[in-house]
Amino acid sequence: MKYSNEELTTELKIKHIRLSHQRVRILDYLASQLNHPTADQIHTGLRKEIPTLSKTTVYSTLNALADAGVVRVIHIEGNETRYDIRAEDHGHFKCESCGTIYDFTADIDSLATGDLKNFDIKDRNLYYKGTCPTCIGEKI
Amino acid sequence: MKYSNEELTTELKIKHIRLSHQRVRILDYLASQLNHPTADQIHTGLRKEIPTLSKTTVYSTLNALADAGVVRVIHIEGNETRYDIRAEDHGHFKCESCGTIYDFTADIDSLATGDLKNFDIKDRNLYYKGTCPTCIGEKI
DNA sequence: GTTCCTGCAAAAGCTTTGCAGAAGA
DNA sequence: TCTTCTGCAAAGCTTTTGCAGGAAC
Repeated sequence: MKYSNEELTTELKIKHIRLSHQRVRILDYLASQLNHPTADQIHTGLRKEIPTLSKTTVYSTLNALADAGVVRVIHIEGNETRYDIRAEDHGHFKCESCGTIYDFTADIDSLATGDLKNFDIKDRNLYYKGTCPTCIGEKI
Repeated sequence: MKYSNEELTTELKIKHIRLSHQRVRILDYLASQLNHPTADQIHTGLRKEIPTLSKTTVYSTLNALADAGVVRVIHIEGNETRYDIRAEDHGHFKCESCGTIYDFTADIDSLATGDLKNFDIKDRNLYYKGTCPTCIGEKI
């Protein structure tokens, strides 16, 4: 969600989260890839530079960072948890043909939701599924 | 999603899905409960009347019905898959305190999503999380 | 010196698969 | 009769937990 160093360090101090070598790398990976990786993809991707990195650490890091609001958890598909570090409000579109996940801007806050008048909304997620232009083109 | 008998039987015939005794009961359960049960909850709930019902059947039925577009799959939380049979477009709010899932009306179609101009959107899901009024009241 | 983190191994939980017998069309 | 469905057992996956050693502050 946010990755400015100031906000980040402040938020982490409050939650008593230490920025170990592994955690910095996981954050860097998320910030550089922007393709909503799964825990497994992060693990595989980072093993090249950190051969000893364990999946346990990847999971515990992602859970801690999600808890602190530093990363966003994506559950667009039930059998896979993905992670995102983008700040702005946006939706996620998953192409059912190629599996790619696209970000799209959407003003979710402007949605009329009168039913939720007295609800305290902390997190909003918008998930679309279908076929992306590339895959539509290949079908013709 | 839809549960008018005409549409239902038509849709099922196209997909070669047979309406066995077990499947009718699962559909009835979804239509009567409307509380977005998990596969496990459906299984437990129906075992009273159908003691031999297996989880395999529940899963295969739900997959078949979701595939046919008869039920809607809800992935608001990663570790649980829930099912819904309501027709109208609506979002889901999960209270992080009591776990209850509330439906709310939301005109998702009206959302401006210029980024997805050439995308074929087949499914739209809106998930909110936070605290419901009941739990907010209890905290005070 | 505390507190938190890492990583191995094991466990837990949900969902799928293989298969033989049963049921539906 | 042919196709699909059921339910048992087993397997497959992702994620969590327990714990001892190590690192951070």
